[in-house]
Amino acid sequence: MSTAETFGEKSQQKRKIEIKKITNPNSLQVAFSKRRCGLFKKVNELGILCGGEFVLIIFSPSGKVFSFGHPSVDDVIQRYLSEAPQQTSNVMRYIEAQNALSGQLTEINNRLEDAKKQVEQLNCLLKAAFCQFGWACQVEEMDMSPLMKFKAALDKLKNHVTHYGSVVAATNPPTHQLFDVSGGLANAIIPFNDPPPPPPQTFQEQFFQGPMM
Amino acid sequence: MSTAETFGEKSQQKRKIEIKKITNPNSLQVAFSKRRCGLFKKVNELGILCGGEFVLIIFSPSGKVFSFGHPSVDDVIQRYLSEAPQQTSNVMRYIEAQNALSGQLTEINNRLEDAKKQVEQLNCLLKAAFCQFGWACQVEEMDMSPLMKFKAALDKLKNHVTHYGSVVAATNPPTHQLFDVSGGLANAIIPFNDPPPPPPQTFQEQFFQGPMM
DNA sequence: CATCCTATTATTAGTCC
DNA sequence: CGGACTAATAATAGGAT
Repeated sequence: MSTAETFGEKSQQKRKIEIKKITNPNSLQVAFSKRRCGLFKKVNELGILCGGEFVLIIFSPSGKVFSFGHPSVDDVIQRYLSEAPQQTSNVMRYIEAQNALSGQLTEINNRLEDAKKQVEQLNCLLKAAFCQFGWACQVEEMDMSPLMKFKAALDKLKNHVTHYGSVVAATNPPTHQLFDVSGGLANAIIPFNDPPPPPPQTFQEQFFQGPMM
Repeated sequence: MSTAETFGEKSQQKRKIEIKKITNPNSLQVAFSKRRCGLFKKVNELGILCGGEFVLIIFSPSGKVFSFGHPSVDDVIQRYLSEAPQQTSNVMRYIEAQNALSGQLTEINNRLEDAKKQVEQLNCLLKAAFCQFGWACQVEEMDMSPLMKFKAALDKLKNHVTHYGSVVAATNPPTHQLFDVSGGLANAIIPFNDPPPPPPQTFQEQFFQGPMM
């Protein structure tokens, strides 16, 4: 009786609704809230009753996110992604792209180690050259860069060598080289793909601009 | 009437069930199947009625996966992962770790470039040293490695220098060096964090085991 | 937004096929 | 596993707070 009084006869025809987009914003919000709660309740019941893993993620029309999963949202997502390798999903492609970086990193690290070893060997050679021939020449400016120091030392030594250059030249013709120093050494030691561009004719000018012997 | 005949009076007391793990395997399977269908139906209705994005993933007790999402399972997963940066989820930590690799790759690539430049400079120095002094000594084996070739050349040259070593020594005492060649050059040119371990006392033995002048 | 209330509809436990 | 059937139960539309 109270029911009849409360509702009257005007809008009690049917309470069944069509499954189509709700246009009224207020009704939509109410329906979303109610159905969302019911959905989470039911998925939770399913998890308790049957013990399977599950995850439910819902974005509200306004952009808010509601998520629920057992044992956890991320655990189930990870399991889903790991067990769906056949589909080239965006997520999998993204993760695979990142994995490719790991391989690149390993490879390039190895190349860095190689390069460091080459630098070390070359430095040892330079040290050997210095110490073998006592190129402890007097260089005026002590705050020069190592390269400039080396150039100055070579310039100094050049003057000394000039004194007995004829003796060396008599034994070893300077214009003749049994092995290719300019190109062979660098290319053999350095395994890089892009060949460095050192013009064999210009490097002497670059480092030794002074008068040559 | 037909109802009473069909069911009798034995098991129709209550059809309400407790929400707890179903032990009977058959009942569990039936319940899982029914409730799973109802769940997918309801989540689909919610999507149609309210237009939000959603994803539902369920693993059956036997391990089979059922998933449904709009616009797609992966789209919603990606949106969820991208909009959940605050929680240190396993997935996010995994992806972030992969992203860190990208930065490492860039940095280590720069260091590789640096190392390549250093190698190039050092090779130029060696070339300069060779050409400046005409170290085109006669080396017997032509298929030696560049390093061994260099060592052999130095050995050869050492013999020549022995002839006029006193002249050089008179001008420049071999035991005195105005600038530090062994350490200064290498450290100044090579900006690596981990200093290479070249024992300054042993490199001569390594490259020049023969009798010294 | 969530909740309460109530009539109505939808879901589903139990059972069998 | 899935469907059919049925009765009991749960969910919810609509309105109001």
